[in-house]
Amino acid sequence: MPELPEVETVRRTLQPHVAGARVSSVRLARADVCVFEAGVGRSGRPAALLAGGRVESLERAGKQLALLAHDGRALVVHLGMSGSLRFEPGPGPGSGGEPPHTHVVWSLEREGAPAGRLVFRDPRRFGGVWAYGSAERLRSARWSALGPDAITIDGATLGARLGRTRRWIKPALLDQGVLAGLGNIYADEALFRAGIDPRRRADSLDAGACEALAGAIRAVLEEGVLAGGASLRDYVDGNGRRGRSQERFRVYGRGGEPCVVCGSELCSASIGQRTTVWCVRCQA
DNA sequence: AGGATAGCCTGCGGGC
DNA sequence: TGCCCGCAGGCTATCC
Repeated sequence: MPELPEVETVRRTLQPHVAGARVSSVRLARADVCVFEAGVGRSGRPAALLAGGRVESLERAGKQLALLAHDGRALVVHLGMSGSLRFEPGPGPGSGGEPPHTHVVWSLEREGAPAGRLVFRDPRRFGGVWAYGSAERLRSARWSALGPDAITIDGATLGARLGRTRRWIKPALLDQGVLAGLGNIYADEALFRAGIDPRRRADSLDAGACEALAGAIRAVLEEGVLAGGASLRDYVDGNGRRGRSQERFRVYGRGGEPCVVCGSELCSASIGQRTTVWCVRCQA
């Protein structure tokens, strides 16, 4: 569920707590949520998970969030479906211990004093943590497979990407190698705003349609970020707060309800194995 | 090699 | 009340 606006909101809310902090220790409660690049972790998994390092910055590419250490070490945290990455002040869990599905905990300090914890939880474990020896390795081995970031996509770039595939537009938009950051929710919202049928062939969009679609993608994502992300089920930001973007959805989750533009009943069907909601009249 | 498909995993809501 | 089933969905592996 966390798509680009949710991940960007997590990045922004974590930044002041985490950037500049030193990782005093790392607790890995569930090792199989972590993947270590070959050679990384030879000197211990905590070290690969930034133990002893200082967090320099948090970066985002599509739906992926990276913690970059001052010495070059790099981690990617992917929230998958149900993951959360939160900052929690204080030294540790209160009575009752750690909540379930707490997989990784980074203890932070500033100027030698404890400064809270960064906590990764993920009940369904579609997400995870990937460790790289350097930010360059992260980019070349992982982020190079991603398409351009969706929040800054322009019509010409989008058209070039879509022109290479004969798939339906909806599955193409969900392919992170085509465009990075859209998930099922914002893909439906963008197609609705652009007035494009989700079953239209990706390579059938002309320049005008690509321009309209790129603009719609940027608009829904920017509005999502402004609303602090969408809180469906588990999502919370880096401070544990819920977002409001879900209140703005025009088609997602509204199958059978009237179209907000023309009033006709919204259609819901599985397209590319994903539930898709659209207006057959507005998206011709 | 692009594209379709299965599988991963847990929580929750609906139906009986 | 309680159980079972289906669904949710990002991504990887696998097959065609």
